[in-house]
Amino acid sequence: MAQKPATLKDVAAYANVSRATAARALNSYGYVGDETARKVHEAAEKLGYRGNRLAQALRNGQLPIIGCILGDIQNPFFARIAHDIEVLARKYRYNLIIGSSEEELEQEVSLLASLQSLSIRGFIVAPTSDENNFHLERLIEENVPLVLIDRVVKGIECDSVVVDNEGGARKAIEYLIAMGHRRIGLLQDDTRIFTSRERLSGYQSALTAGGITPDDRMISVSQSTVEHAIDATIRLFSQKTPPTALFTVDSLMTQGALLAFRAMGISIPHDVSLVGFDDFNLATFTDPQITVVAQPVSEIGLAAARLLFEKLTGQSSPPQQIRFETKLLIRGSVSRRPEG
Amino acid sequence: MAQKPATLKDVAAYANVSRATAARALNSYGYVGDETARKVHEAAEKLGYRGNRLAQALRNGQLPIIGCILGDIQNPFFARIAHDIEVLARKYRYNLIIGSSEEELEQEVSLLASLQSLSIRGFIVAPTSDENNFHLERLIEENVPLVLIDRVVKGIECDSVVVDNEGGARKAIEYLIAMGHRRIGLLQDDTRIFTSRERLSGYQSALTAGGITPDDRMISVSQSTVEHAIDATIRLFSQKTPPTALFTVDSLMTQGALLAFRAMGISIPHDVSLVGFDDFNLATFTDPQITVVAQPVSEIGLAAARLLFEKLTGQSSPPQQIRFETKLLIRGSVSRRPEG
DNA sequence: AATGCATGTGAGATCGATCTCACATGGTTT
DNA sequence: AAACCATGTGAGATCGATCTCACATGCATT
Repeated sequence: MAQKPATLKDVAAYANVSRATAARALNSYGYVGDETARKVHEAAEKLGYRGNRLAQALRNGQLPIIGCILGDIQNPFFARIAHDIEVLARKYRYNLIIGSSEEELEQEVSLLASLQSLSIRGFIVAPTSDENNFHLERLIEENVPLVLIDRVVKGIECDSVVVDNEGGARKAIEYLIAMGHRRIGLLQDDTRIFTSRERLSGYQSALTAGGITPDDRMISVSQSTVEHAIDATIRLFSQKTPPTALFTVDSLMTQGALLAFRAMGISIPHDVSLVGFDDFNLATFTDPQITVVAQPVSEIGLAAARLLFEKLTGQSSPPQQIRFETKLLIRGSVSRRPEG
Repeated sequence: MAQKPATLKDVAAYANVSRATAARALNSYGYVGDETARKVHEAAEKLGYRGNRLAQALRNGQLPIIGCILGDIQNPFFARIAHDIEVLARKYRYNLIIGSSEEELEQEVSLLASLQSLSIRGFIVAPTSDENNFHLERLIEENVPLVLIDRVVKGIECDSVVVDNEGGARKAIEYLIAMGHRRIGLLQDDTRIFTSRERLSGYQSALTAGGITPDDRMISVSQSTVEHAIDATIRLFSQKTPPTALFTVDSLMTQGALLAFRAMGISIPHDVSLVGFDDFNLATFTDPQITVVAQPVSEIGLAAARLLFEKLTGQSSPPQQIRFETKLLIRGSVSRRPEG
């Protein structure tokens, strides 16, 4: 039958000392006699005592768990980050709670509230929205360690880890322009999302710098799923004068575009050139392989977790904003456009 | 400054009642006067009261969190499952803690212990090892709801959700035999792992049934990562008389094999035929598309979560073993082998 | 002899929510 | 009038770990 796990009281009783003394012996603080300490440890061993982390947390006001609110764990980008955070957390004897906001502000807020009522102090969040971030503001006010990841939010002063989205997008577009393209399409998701906005802005500034006037007909918007991206790509390439090149803002949309092109009988890079943001393992399996703007994924989660644990272990440095560079990985999905 | 969140005591004081009455009003049990109840709710509202879930859990002995111990969240198979569980958990106002065992028994054990000391009751585990599962036995003895996923373990009587690995493997091999192949390679991971063992057994029984004697030189073992699978594939195909077809036991190994073949200049399906276990989005992006044994991934996590919540909500039905069928998706990576 | 101090130990309070129990009311039944 | 009950409320215990405080010792100072 289910015998309850041993409590400190049990250990104390077994060792014939008070709870206070048992606690002192096990946590080694204050004065404890050698012999007493031995007895207590023996008793703890014998009874298989493991402290109740819940009671400890209630007492000292925080639970050694990291709350991690991401867009979606199924996105390999976030899965990788979650994995890296978990590995580091384990070193600090923290656990990891993962929640998906599914890009809904409301869900992000309620998830956060629910975690806060668990006395969790320490969050890594990929914020959905750029506005109405009262929940994040409150965290800051209450001095709860918070690291924003992948996206920053105006008005929130805290640690963050993002990549140079604008620069990455600019590199991609400059490359396409250099290869002779002028009608360059953009497949992006909701501009509510920070990364999408920044990548759009890089796209526009590179076009302008290249003497090309941005044209709304070259831009298609969809949710960030493969299915929605297929539709958006088809819409974009069903125009009378479709783009000769396409830039997609994340890997799911890149996959959608690939499928759409296949369905439409459009061949890469012969009929159209393609550059995607975010490298993904599929990109090197296709023929031709896909040229992408790569983010240092392995460093993002690690950096975020490091920042968080700095704060959690009491170092109160001013907020750090880490921004990683991106890299254009030229593979085979872009062809030179004959002039004219 | 960090003003502490309001406690029940604060609410009670604000409403001029005792803690007990406030609790009764907020949780609506026992007798409470209408007017009193109104006052309490008003006070709770005004102070932004949210129960401390930690204290609640300490009191009633369980925390509304599901512990989920998987091999690795980065494996899309597990990522999908984790996502599905989280969605269902949210409905029940549970959170989800994810831990990776990284296929180490020791890590699985310590993770579980750490979660148990959080008074978590309710686990979904993909057990690493077939033996020494004392930690799981203890859960059962203590009546802690437990659902095994992807793998079952002998001697542990509890709910489980797995797929028909042996049958799936058999289908794949039978298909290859029907296409005229006789030297059929197997790329598998550690036989400590349940799925690997079952798939091996399906491979062997199909061969035998087809009049082919299993040959150890046709089998290569590696860890389940793309990198290790590349090496293992190269080893397998560097023999004097290499296989004419290959069966890989999971999607990461299928990817490794693809990369190895490319590096070795081996073309699919001309030089070698390939069937993988577990469908993955990349499989339809390659040329040719990869023939796979597909598992109903979307149902696995859901079924597991459902079983778990049945137990958590007090229904004490006998342990259910759910086993899903697999499906051979014939695409283009297998060619008919000329007789002789 | 009186004081100081280092060393050990236990009783009880605390964290926040909840539950049991006892104690009030006022009204209804015998 | 006595007994009973439905209704409403508060005091205090409980969950388990930890911390403060008070109280012992015994030894070393003045």
